[in-house]
Amino acid sequence: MISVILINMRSPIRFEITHVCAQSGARTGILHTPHGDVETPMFMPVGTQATVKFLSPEELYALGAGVVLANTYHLWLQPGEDIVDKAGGVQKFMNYKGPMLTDSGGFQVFSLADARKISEEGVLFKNPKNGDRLFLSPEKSIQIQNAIGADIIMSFDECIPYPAEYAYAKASMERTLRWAERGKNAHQKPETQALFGIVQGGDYADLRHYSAEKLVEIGFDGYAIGGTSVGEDKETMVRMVRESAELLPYDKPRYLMGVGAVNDLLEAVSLNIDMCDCVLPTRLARHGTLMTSEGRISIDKQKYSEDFGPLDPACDCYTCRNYSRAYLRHLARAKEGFGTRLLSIHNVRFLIRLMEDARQAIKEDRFLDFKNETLASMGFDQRGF
RNA sequence: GGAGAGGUAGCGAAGUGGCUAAACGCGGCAGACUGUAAAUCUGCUCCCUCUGGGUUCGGCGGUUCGAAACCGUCCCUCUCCA
Repeated sequence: MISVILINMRSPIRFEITHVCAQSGARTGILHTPHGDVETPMFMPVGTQATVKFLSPEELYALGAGVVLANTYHLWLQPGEDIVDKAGGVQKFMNYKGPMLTDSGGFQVFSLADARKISEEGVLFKNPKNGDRLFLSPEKSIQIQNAIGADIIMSFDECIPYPAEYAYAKASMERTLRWAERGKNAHQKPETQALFGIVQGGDYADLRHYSAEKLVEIGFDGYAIGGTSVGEDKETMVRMVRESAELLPYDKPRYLMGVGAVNDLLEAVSLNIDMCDCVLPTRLARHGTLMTSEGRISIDKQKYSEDFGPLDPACDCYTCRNYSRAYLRHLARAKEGFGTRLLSIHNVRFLIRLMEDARQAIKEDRFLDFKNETLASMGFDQRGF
């Protein structure tokens, strides 16, 4: 009987802290998952529709990608979670051999706010493409995620906008807690899929604290911080993250959802965040903006028309090693898909390498120096703004 | 030589008496983008001393209170016939 309980309680993932930076307190770790081990802190590219736009799995491996995201809401609508299940799970379906994580659909409660209605039971969405009415509950979200089969799945939450009234932020956060518990109770594969809870509470410290404490009481394999990067200023975001994180168990992985700007990532690492995901590198790439060691550049500018040097001389990616700014500018202006691919490769690699460098700096007990130097070289001020 | 169609801002193309400094698209310029309704979106794109002023719709000349729009004439382009 006891052994059964122990087996049932064993998490499919294991988080091992490998070093704590003497200078900053930031930490490195290894996240052991059913699809391999990944080092933290890490950046996770987003592949909403079971593909990181324009990148093949082989390219993702070459970039050093670890965990890749997919999305519950989008795969539920198309092609349907049953098809992903029949394919043998999302990894087999999209031929990605590394670990994966699915977001619960909670972000769509925010991003599709014009076409949805929230109730205690769940969220009624109106499919923006065809008007279909779709009801997503915490149980349904977990059921879909069980079918999709990622290594890490997320509680169904409400990502609220900023600013939000205290009363609304409180009511929403409390409902998200109830949803988290309902989702956990509905989880059918706790031995193979880790479940993370999500801290909410707007920018109110007491709500963030309460949310974190209650989630820990319910008990999850890891804890995420949601509701940031929704329009708030940098200082507020940093505060929200700190207040969310300070009451979380130190030995569990912490995932800051939706963060991918360089300064934000470095700030997150300072606050002992282990995982971050963001669409920013791939979206910026599609729009012709590149993250470089000297800040962002727009590759379509006239000034690059005869610039035959690499995009970022300091970068080790396939694009920077093989193609010139002039060629990338040409492809961008000609709207060639290959150009989008090359730019996506660079931006994703840039953030993955940023985190590799951050880990190295932590291991060498000089993360603070690394952070300040990196921010200065990219044109951010001392505080990272 | 004859018949017809047409010449509008960088390009394409609406407009055929006042609401037109002139729709719309492309191109160009600038900006945005953070758990992806996003290879997207927003603004600007004749000139200037710019919450106002000045010159525009092939050229010139008319009609009219008023013309890109109507009339005359010239130039140019395209199609068909000889």
